[in-house]
Amino acid sequence: MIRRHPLAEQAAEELLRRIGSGEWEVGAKLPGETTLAAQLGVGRSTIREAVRELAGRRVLESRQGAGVFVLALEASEDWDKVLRKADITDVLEGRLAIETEGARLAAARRTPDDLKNFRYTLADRRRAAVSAPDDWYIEADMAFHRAVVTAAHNAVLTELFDTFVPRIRRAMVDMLKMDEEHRHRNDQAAHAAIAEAIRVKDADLAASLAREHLSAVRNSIS
Amino acid sequence: MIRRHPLAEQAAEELLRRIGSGEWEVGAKLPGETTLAAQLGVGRSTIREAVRELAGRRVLESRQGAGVFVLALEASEDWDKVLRKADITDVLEGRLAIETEGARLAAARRTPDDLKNFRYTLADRRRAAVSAPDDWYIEADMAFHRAVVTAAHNAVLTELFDTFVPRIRRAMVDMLKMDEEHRHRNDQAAHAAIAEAIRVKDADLAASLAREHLSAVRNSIS
DNA sequence: CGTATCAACTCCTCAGACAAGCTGACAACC
DNA sequence: GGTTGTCAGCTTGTCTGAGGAGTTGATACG
Repeated sequence: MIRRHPLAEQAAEELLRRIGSGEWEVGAKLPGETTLAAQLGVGRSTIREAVRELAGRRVLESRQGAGVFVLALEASEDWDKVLRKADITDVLEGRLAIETEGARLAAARRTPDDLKNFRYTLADRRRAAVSAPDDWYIEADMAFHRAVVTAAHNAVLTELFDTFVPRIRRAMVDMLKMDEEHRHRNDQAAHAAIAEAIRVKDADLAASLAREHLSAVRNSIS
Repeated sequence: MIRRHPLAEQAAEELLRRIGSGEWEVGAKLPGETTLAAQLGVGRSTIREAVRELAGRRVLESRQGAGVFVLALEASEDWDKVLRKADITDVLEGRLAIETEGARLAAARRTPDDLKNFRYTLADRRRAAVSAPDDWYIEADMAFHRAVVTAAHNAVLTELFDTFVPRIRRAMVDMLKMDEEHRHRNDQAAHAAIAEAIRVKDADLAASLAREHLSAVRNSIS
């Protein structure tokens, strides 16, 4: 089944191509709507919709009375898309980088609230590991790992983790299907050990435990 | 009433708000253009531009003859924006996470081409450290660090690093202005040590050297 | 030289018309 | 009964013409 793209989308792609090819610098002004419409052989409203689409992607900006200006030479990478296309091992190694550093910082910065959060999410995870459906268990597992990263009190690391979550979730679904002996469900102790290392503020131990656990997860997939 | 934003943008914001509030599920079909136009009290072409903008942000998708459908409940986080708003220390800690893990993996996976890349970028950096203007020096420094991450042969880590680059570049400009004694320019040895650790495949050493260097950079700012 | 005015240009919004595509209902057929 | 064909009524897609509103730079004036 072929899907023909609307003219407006084609026009947006064409503009993006021209911008990327260096026809206009960043900050440069594009020709007027009527001129562009004539150049591409489409109506004015079509050009307007193409510009709107690129404005939504932060490539163009239109200012009434002044013109349409270039904000960036290409669409900023859509991270959801990058993660969807990437090898799952690459994604898990990225997660490993975020989470080991998160565990290390958490050991230095965790608050009493963070520790309480560990207790709750660990208990949830223990219950879910026994007999809950896969998706419940995955949510409980992710909630604990997120608690670790949150305890680092670093907005960038937290955002990074949240960006990775959907992709990791899907990978875990596949992983659990192949994991007949429920090895993953049985490593509750490894999770508790990470939380304990953070509690006693042993940064190196917390980091290496996190690394160990996540390396095991990565190796179980590839 | 002062309208700072065009109607089409306001309409897009309103739709985004409604979607985020749960008025429509993912995959649900929005009311027709004419209905929406009447609801928001604007013309049909205005609604079309609003929809087009949200389509550019991967929130909506319109199919001719069928309708407009919800792809996601909110705009995917724009990472450039997140990094611009974030504390610079948070950003540098994110970079530290990426780069220490990158150095560790590089020690295991570096190819002869990677080593050649280290030699070139290190030599550039040494020359630039002596007397080049700040922006030249910064480019040379970033080129070496990027070479390290590239040697990890992990697409996700490389993309992450590239996302961070613009924000880090700006921070370095400020840092160098305050760095009267050119301490940063004088740590060529630290960079060479990282490259050497990767060359001899000492993963732990490479990681800890990278951590040490980047911690120093972070501390010099805060 | 500094300022005010203004004309030409730009994007913004609306309305109307028709084309193109999808969907579900219904009739015809096997 | 189950399948297929047809079609009316919906949807989005595109174009055009008109007028509104904001910006910019040239020009005239004090």
